[in-house]
Amino acid sequence: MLDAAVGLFAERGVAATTAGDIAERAGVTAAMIHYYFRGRERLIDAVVDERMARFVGHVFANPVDPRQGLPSAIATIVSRIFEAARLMPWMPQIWIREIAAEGGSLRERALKHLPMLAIGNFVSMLTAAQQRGEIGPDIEPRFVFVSIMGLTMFPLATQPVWRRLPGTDRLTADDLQQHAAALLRSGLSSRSAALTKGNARSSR
Amino acid sequence: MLDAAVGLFAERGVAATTAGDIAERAGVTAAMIHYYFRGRERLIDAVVDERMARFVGHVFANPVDPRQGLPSAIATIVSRIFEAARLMPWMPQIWIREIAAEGGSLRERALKHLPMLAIGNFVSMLTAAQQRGEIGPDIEPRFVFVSIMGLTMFPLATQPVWRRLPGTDRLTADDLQQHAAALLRSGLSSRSAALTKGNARSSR
Amino acid sequence: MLDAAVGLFAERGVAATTAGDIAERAGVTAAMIHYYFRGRERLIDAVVDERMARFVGHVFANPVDPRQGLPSAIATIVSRIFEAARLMPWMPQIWIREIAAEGGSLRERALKHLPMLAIGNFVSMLTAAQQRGEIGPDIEPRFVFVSIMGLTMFPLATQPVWRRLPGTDRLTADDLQQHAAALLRSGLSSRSAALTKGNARSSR
Amino acid sequence: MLDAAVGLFAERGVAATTAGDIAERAGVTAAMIHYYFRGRERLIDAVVDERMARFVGHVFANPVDPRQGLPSAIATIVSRIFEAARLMPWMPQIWIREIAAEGGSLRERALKHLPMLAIGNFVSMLTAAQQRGEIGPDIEPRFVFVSIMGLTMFPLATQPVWRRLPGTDRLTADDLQQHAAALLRSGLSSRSAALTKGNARSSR
DNA sequence: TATGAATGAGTCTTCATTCAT
DNA sequence: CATGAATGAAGACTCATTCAT
Repeated sequence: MLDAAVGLFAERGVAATTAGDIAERAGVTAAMIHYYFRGRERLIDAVVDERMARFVGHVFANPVDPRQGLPSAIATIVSRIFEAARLMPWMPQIWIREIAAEGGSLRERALKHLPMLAIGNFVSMLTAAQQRGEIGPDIEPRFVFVSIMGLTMFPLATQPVWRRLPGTDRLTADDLQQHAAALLRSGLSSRSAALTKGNARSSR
Repeated sequence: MLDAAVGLFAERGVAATTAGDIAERAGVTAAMIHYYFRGRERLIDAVVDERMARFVGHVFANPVDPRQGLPSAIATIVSRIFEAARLMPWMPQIWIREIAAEGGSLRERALKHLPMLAIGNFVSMLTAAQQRGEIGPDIEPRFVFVSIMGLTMFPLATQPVWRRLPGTDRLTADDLQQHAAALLRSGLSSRSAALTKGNARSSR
Repeated sequence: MLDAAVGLFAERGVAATTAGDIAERAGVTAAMIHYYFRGRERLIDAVVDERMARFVGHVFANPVDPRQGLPSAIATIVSRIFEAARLMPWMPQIWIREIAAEGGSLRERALKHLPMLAIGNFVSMLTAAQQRGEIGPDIEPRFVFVSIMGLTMFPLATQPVWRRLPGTDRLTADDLQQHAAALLRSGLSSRSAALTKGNARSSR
Repeated sequence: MLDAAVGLFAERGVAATTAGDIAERAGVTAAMIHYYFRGRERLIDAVVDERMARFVGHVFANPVDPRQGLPSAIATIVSRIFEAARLMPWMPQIWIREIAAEGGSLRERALKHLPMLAIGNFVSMLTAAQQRGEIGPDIEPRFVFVSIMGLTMFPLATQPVWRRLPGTDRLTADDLQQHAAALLRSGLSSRSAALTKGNARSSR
């Protein structure tokens, strides 16, 4: 039943999924849903706690080792996100609609599972790296995590949209991962920044 | 009435907004909505055609001049997106939920307004630049447009979320724009790629 | 719609009356009930405030004149109750089930309309009369009001039950009123008490 | 299980008590209820037959001896009612709601246990006494039984209501019994009637 | 042009009841 | 004996939509 729910939430969104829909897909009656979960809300809680928390757990499994160097650390995070999305393909869809989007039904519930501490440490790590000159000066460390999400979860969630662009048929999630990793790697690097800054800044 | 609708759609989403909600905010009766628009669906059509199309129009106003060079072209696109979002602040929220997310109520309606041609040209421009060695080899040109969205519209739409992270109070949309532009500029550049590739790739 | 509700509440009780029942009797749809009253609870509130309060108002209309003497005062109260019950025949039934009975749905709502002050004055009047020797010594003034209810509202509410006893076909509400008034008149009087006390007390 | 049912019926009423409620209080599962009683209705039947019938049995135990004189006979009945209510405190609550009130769920079931014959004899006894001039002429013999109920069971059932009146904290069931007995004794007596009739009758 | 009144269809939820174990 | 699992039926409530005025 949780699988049925998670699938439907990914396809249509939480608000558009009735208890009857879930029941039908799970092969039971709507009353069954209430028998088990004592109400729609509690079912949603269960989905968050027993399914979505796993995704977060997978990404933040072992804290990234600070000694491994920034590029490697970021590549690790990216790689874990794609790995988790391979195992739980419904997550990006649910995440973008129900957590990222304003008023998403799961935001409050899901953000409890977000390890604020780990993210805080990551920002500190970035700030330190920037002070050592390893990160370009126009990069804002506090935006890096959002940028990572925007280059990984976001494109994963919007596959059905960009797949409509011509020539995207053969592109895979691996291609996307490689692209995102490359863009972040050199995008954060200070060396390229110095070299490319001149001609671009003017058009802003 | 369209403004009321657009505001509510941004706050709660299309599905969670009843005709009565819109009527109330607009200061009319629910019957009026039907009198004018002949049904909820047609009202939504009107919102897409008369409000959201403007956003697209603003971003793709004049086709980017191919002669201006890639970094400048991208900076122009980024800058236009932020400009449009300043004028139509409801757009990122609606976009992420109703267009980007799977099953979004406005996807089909809104994608009609998307200038596939302009995007196609942009991809061609990138491919050419890559062949000239101006763009890193691990960058996938067909993902660049999605990446731009992920670094602009996406963070704009998720402001309420990342604002919860500590130390983000003073960050503005301008800071975000600068960050996104910088990340894209050096991220796409081929020079940095060469220099940073070695140590990061391994961890994938 | 309030009339339909009041009728059904008298016949079956509040809990056993669905919004659909009321709607049907009123000749509308169940949705109509919610359109007007915004929920079942609010409908019940309306019944209490706009129908049942009238009954209380009728009985306690003008405070009983303390100078008129106790027998007359009680006769007045009894007479008003029967009068009100003639105008609002549904009241005794609703009262006994929804106010008098423990857990009745209307108790809290209805007791707000009960003029505690007037009842308090009535008790004082009785206490004074008892000290003057006008009322029998075994009478408890604080129980007199309850006794009046038990001899008026209660038999009115239970008509369908005692009507089953043989020979009660021809008995009318007027007969009941006369009986109740007589029983209270001589029941409270001190003279009879003195004369009848001896032989009865023993069996207790 | 019957005790659990009887308790809940007194507190909330039959209609408001689900099979699950009874099961929970009895410490068993809802399925057990059906296993033992073969349905909710049969459980209610059992409650009436095995619990409530005892109350009636207690009150009408030995038929009142016709030779003992009317005042004594009535005092006996009153006393038995209070005694039964002391042993089975849930009865008045259930009785007022489910038997006395129109549409009460137990009326039909419970009235079968009512000894119509004994009540008939009691009425005959009263009629004879009235013809002998022992009972006031305005008393209606067929209403006396109802009056007794209205002065005993009714106040017992409505304790929680009249307890709200100021100064009723210390009043006990014994006080109530004494009050009811006194009111009935002198209320039915013909002597007081003669003496008090004059001044009260006018106000009717 | 505008709206109050009204409703059919659909959703969540509860509950008595059944049944395999 | 006893129960967890499952369900059909029914009730409260919401909402898009219609229509007479």
